[in-house]
Amino acid sequence: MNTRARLPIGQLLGRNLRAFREDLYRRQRDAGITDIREAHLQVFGAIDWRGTRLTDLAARSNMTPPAMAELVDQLQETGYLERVVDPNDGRAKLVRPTRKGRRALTAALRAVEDIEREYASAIGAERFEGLIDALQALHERHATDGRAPASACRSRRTASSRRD
Amino acid sequence: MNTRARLPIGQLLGRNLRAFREDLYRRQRDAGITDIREAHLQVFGAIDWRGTRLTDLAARSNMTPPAMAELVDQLQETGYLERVVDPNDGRAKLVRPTRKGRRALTAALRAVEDIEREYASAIGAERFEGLIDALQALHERHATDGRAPASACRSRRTASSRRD
DNA sequence: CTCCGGTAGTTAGGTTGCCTAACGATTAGG
DNA sequence: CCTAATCGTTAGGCAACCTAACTACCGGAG
Repeated sequence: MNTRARLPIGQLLGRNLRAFREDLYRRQRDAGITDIREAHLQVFGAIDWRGTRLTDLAARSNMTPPAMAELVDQLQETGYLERVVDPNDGRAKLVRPTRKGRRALTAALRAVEDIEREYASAIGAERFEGLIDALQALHERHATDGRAPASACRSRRTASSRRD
Repeated sequence: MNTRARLPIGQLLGRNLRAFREDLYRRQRDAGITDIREAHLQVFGAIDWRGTRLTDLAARSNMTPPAMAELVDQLQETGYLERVVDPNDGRAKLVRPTRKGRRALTAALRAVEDIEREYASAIGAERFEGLIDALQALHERHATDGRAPASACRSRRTASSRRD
């Protein structure tokens, strides 16, 4: 029914991203986590189990420190995160999930896995594998591309260490 | 250099979408079109050469009529679009690109094609083909999926007629 | 030790990109 | 011709970011 003349890549990325985000958010709600908004999920996607500095969270999520601080503030008020001073650096604070936060975190990770599995079974594991692979290759091309950084206006961020 | 432990699909979609949008926007600026913002590009992506109704524009771009109206207002003020009464329906107006708008439109379409070609040559035509294919399949699954509409909260929109 | 440039985080204030609710104008159907 | 639905607009609001400017702390050079 739906051979609707190939959509351009921008539309495809956009629609699939929106669908993914809504799906993930819905799963969190179904899991009883109702006091967060969609934007908070990206904090969960960037934070390490044992704590992460605010600037790192911001860099990993492609946003500015103040923007990330606001999200963290809210998650702190609702009891998902806490801030502790970094023992190695008095300026820095480690943003760390609380017990409640760790529960939400594992729920989120599991939900993402579920979704990916669902996608794989929907379009075939092989095709899904290729999709991830191509997206990753494209992304790395952007990151390492010397020609035209594409995000010259957004240069600052170059995520340093991934989560462990 | 960059074997950084596979990113989850949400990150991949998000980063690639951002990169694409920035790239497209940059190309428009390079082509001398400097009086529009990124959000306006999606109007160009939804409009038909000979005019489209506001509600259709909104539906195709997944937004509400007032939101789309604002974008159209701005593009009208800057001379890219005009509103004419729909001859077939006195309530409706056709949003139609002006001469200036048609120039911008073709520039945008060309830019998208360029970007897609660049992507294809970056990761290989075959892989790129598979990427588009998988994204489209995934998207259609969401659209036609009876199980869990994923966007129940955003139901209204069901793009009727695609552009010609 | 002390000064000093750089980095971590926060505060204050602004902009963009949407949304909902309510309304007037127009059309279509019984 | 009256009513219900639809097209567009107005008014008002809010989330999710941003930039600029500040304080607090680090780490190295003199």
